[in-house]
Amino acid sequence: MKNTTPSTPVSATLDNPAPDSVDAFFKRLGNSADQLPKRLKQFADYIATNPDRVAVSTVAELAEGADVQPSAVMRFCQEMGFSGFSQMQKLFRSDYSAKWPDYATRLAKLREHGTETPSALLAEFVEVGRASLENLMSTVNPAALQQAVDVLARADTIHMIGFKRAFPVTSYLAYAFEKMDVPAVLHSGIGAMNMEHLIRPNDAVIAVTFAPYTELTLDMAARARATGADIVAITDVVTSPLARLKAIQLLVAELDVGDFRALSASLSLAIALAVSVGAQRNRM
Amino acid sequence: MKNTTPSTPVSATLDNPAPDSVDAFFKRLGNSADQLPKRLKQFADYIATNPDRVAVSTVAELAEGADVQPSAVMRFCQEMGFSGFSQMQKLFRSDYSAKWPDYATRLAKLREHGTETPSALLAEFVEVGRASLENLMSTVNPAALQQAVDVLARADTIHMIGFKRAFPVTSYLAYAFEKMDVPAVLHSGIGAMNMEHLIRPNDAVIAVTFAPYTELTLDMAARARATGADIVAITDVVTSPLARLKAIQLLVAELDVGDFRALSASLSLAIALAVSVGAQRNRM
DNA sequence: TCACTTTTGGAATTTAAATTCCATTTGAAA
DNA sequence: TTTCAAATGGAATTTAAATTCCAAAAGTGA
Repeated sequence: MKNTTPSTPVSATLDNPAPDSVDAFFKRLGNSADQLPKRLKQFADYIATNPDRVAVSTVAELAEGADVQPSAVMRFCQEMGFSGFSQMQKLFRSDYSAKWPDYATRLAKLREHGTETPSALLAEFVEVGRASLENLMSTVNPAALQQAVDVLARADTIHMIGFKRAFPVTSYLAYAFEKMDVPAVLHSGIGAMNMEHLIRPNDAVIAVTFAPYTELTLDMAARARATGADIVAITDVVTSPLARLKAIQLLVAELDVGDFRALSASLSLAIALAVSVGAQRNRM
Repeated sequence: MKNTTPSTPVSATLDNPAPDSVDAFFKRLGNSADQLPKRLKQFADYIATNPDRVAVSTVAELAEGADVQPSAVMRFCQEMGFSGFSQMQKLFRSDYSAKWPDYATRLAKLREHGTETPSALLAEFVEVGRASLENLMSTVNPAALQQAVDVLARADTIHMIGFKRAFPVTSYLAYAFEKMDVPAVLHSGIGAMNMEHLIRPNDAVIAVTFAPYTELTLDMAARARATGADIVAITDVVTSPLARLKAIQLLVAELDVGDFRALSASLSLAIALAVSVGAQRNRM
C-alpha cells in the first residue's frame, strides 16, 4: 500500500490481491507452492498441515514450529498477498468464528427490517434453532449427561421445576416420563400450591432456568438440595446460580431472536435425557 | 519463566493456583461466579457464553464485547488465578486445536460412545431436530402463515388448545403472548375444568395436535368452531381431522426417534407465529 | 571464477497490546 | 449523614509482538 514504486513487486498489488477466505488462501497456495523459495515452501507446508494454529499463534511460534526465521514468515505472508502476518491472521480468525453466526448482526438486521413477513421471521427461528442444535453438541458434556441419567434413574421420584420460558421443557419431560411409567412430578406452581414437601432425600430434581433466572426455580431447587435430593440443572452458562447447588450441569447455549428463543436445543436435550432415564430404569 | 524471585505476589499463589485446563477454569468460575463484583461477573457471563472468543481476541475486543473496561478484564484474570490475560489466553489457545471440527465429526464422536449411551441418543435427537427444521420451511405455506397471523391479530382473545405432547407448544405460546400483552388463554384441562364457554365468536383458537390425535383437542376445536371462532391448526398432515373444521392449517412434519419427537420444528413455528401476531397487533 | 541476483538470518525499529497505577465513584457500615 | 473500603474507569507505562532493514550467504549465468 505504501509502495507505488515497482521496488517490491511482492505484496498486495492489483494482480495480487489478498485472499478473502481460508479456502481461497489454500487454493492459491496450492497453485504457487512449487515456485516458492525453499524456506517459504517449508513454511507453507507447515501451515498446510497445521492450519488451526494460525489463528492462535504468534509469528515467532509459527516460525519455530516450521523451523524458519520470523522474517521468512513475513515474506510468506506478503507473497500470498497480505500486507503482513496480522492481516493474514485476521482472516484465519474470522473464518473460525464464522461457524457461530454473529447474532448481534443478525439481531440488528431483524430489527431494522421490522418483523417483516411471518415467513421471514420463521426463517430466522429455523436458522437460529439449527445453530443452537449444532452448538448443543459441543456444550453438553457426555460425562455429565451420563451422570445425570444415572442419578435420575436411581431416584425414587423425579421432580421437574421450571417456569415461564422453561415450562415447555418441564412439561415435555413430564409427558415423556408419564408415558414411560417413570414416577415424576411436575411442579407447575398452579394454584400457588406448594408441593415442595413432596421432595424427599432419595428423590432427584430437574431444574430448568435460563437468564434472567426465575427466582422461584432457584429457591425451590435450593430447598430441595437442602433436603438431600440430587439436582440436575438444565441451564445456559456455568455462571448460572444453579451452579452453587452442586448440581449436575447440562449446558444449553440457546440463541435468541429478539426477546424469544427457539428452545429447540433445550427440548432436544430434555427428551434425550428423559428417554435415557426411562431406558436405564427398565434395565434395573 | 524469567522470575524465580517472588517479585510478583499477585498471580498464582498457593491458595489461588491458575487452572490448568479450560474445564477446570469453568468449574472454578461456576463456584465463584456469584461472589464476584458486578463488572467481573458481567465479564464472566460474557466469556461463559462466548468461550470460543477468548483464544482469538485481544483484551480490548473482549472488553468491548462484554461492555466493560480493559482493566476489569485484567482484574478478572487475576481473580481467576492467572498472572494476567496473556496467561489465561495461553490456556484457551492450547485447548483450541481441533476444538471445532465440523458438525458431522462432532455427531460421529458423540455416537461412538456406543449406541446405548445418552450422548448417542442426544445425537439422534439433534439430527432429527435439524432435519425437521429443514423440512419446516417447505411444509409451511407462507400464505397460510400470513393468513393465520391476520386472523389471530384480529381476534379479541386467542385460545390455545393442545395436550400431551402438544402441550409444550401451547404453553410456550401462552408464555409468549403473555409477555407481549396479547390477551390469550391456555386451555390446560387442569382440574377437569371446562373453560370452553370462554370462547366467543370474535375469538380465535390455536389448536395443536399430532397423530395419534388427542380426542379432547378435536372436540374442543369443533365446539369452538361451532360458536363461530376461527381455528388455526398446527398439525402434521393435510388429512388431519382438524382439516374438517375449515381451519387454517400450518403443517409440521416432525420426525420421531422411537416413540418421541423432537418438537423443534413445532416450537419454532409456534414462536414465529406468536411474535408475528404480537408485532401485527402493535401496528393496529 | 567473477559479477550479479535472489534468498536468508538476525538485529533494529515500529506498532500495538497487556498491564499497572491512581483518581474518582459507588456502596456498605457506623 | 459521615467514614471507609471496595470497585471502577481511564490514562500512563511497560512489555511483547509485528514489521522492516540490511549485511551475509547461496545461487546463477557469463
